[in-house]
Amino acid sequence: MRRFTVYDSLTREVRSFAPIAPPRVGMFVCGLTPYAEAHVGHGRFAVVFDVVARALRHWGYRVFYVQNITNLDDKLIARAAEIEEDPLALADRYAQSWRRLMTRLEVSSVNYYPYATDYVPEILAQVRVLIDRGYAYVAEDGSVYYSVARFPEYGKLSGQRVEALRPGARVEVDERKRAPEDFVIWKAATPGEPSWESPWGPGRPGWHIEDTAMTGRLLGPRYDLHGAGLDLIFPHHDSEIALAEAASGEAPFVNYWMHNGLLTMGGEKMSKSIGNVSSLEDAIDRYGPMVLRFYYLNAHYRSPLEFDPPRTLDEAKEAYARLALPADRIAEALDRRAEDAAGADLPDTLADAAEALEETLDATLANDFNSREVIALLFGWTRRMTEDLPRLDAYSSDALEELAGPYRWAEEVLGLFVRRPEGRGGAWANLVPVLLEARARARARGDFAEADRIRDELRGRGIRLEDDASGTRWEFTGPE
RNA sequence: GCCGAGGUGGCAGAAUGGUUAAUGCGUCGGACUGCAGAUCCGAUUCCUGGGGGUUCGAUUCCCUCCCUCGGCUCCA
Repeated sequence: MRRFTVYDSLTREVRSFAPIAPPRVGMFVCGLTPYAEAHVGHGRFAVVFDVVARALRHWGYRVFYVQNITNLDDKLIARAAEIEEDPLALADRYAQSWRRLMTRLEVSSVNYYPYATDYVPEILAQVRVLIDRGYAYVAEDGSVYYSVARFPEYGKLSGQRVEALRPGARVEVDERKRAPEDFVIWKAATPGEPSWESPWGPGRPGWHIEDTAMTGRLLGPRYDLHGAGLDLIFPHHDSEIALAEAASGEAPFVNYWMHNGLLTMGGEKMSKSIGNVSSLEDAIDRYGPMVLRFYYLNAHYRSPLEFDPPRTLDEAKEAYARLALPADRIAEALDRRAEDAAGADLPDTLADAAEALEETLDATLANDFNSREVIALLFGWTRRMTEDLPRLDAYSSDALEELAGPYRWAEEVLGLFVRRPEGRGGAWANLVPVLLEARARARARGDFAEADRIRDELRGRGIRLEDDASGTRWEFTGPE
C-alpha cells in the first residue's frame, strides 16, 4: 500500500493517511437529492471522488465506496406536487438518470448507491438510541429533534460556535424546537406525503440522520473517509458527527474529512436555487466524457473552479485533444500490429523515462490528490511522444506497451484516455473507408473539386477529415 | 456580525524558504498542405492583492488591511 497524504477539513492540515483496518478503506460521499436534472457542478464531486477511490485501489487499498441518494426531502416533495408525480417515483427517475450519467462519465468506482428510504429501520433504531441516551426529544406533533446543547463539541468541523449562529438567517424558525439550533431527525407526517410508522407516530426521516444510519450499517460506527462539497460542512457534517458519536459512544466518527471546492458560474456557486445551472448531460453530449473529466481534474479539487460556457470547455477540449493525441496514435499502432511481435525495442533512455514517470505520477497524486500537477507531467510525456510519432510503426508491440504506460496509468487512475467504440460513426463507419479511397484517387488525379465534395458530404454527416503526411484520418464529431 | 476558503501572466490554473514561478489555452512568427483542418517548431524573458515583520533570501512563514466566494439549519 502506497502512503499518501490528504487534507483533512477537521484538523485543517494535510495528514498522512492510515486506515482503521488496512488494507480496507470505508469511504462515504454525500450524493444527490434527485429532484431535477444534474448540473455541471454535481459532475465535479463525482469525478473528484471517483479519482480518490481509483487511486486508493491502484495503491493497494481495498475500498468500499458508498454514495448515498437522498430520495426524499422537502424540495423533492414540493417538486413532485408541482408536476403531480409520486415523490419516490420522481426521485427514482432522476436517480437512475444520475446513474446513467455516471456510467457515461466513467465514474466506475462507486460500489453502492443506497436510497435513504431503504434505511428507515436503521434510522428508527438510531432515533430510538438517541432518545434513550438523552440526546433527542419528541415534540408534541410526533417529530423528534436532536438537542444540540447535549453535544458540547457541536460545530467542531466548521469552527462554528452555536451561540454565534443567527437563527432564522435563511430558514424560518421552527416553533416546535426547544432551541433554535436543534435539528429534526424524524419528521411527523404531513397528509398526502410518504410516511412510515414509528413509535412516535407516522413520519419520515430528517436529512442528517439518513447518512449516519446508513453508514452505521454499511461502514460501521467509525470509518475512514467522508467526502462531499464544502457547502455541506455546516450544518450537515457537523450534525452527522453529533449524531453518530452520540449514538455509538465512539469517536472519531470519521478519520478524514475531504471537501471539494465548488464549481462557480458567474463567480457564484452553481446551484438550483440561484438558477445559474448548466446541464451535465448537455455538457457530456457536446464535449464527451473525457473532456469533462479533464476539465474537472485540471484544477486542484479544493480550489473553486469557474465554469464559463462555452469558453472553459472549449479550452479543455483543445488541451485534452493535444494531450491525448499520442495516446490514441500508440493505441492505433498497437491495434495494427496485435499479433506481430517483431519490431524495434525501445531505447533505454525512453524505457527508463516511462518507468520513472509512472512512479512520479503516483507520488504526485499521493500528495493530496494533486491531479493538476499530474496532468502537467502527462503533458511532458505527450511532448516527448510527439517526437516519436513518425517512428511508432517501427517499434515492437512490447515497446509500444512501454510507451503507452503513462497513459495506461492515467486511464486506470484518472479515467482519462478511455476509448469507447460508441460515437465513432455508427453505421457510416463502414462506408467511410470506401469514400476515403475514392477521395484519395480524386486528389491523386488533381480533381480537388470532387475531393472537397466528398469531404463536405462527410462533414454534413458529422465526420471530419484531416489530411496529413501519412494519409487521411477521420473522426466522428457529431452533426454540427 | 460570526465561521471557513481564496486573491498568481491576456485567460485557466499549479508549485516551492533559494538558479530564467510549472502546465495548458490564446496570440504572433515559421514548417507542413492543392485548399481547409490537424500537427510540429519557435516566441509571448516586465505576472504572486496592499502594507509591515522574520530571514542571507519570502509567492511560500508571521501580523495587519483590502477584495472575492462559501456557510450560518434546502444545497455536491
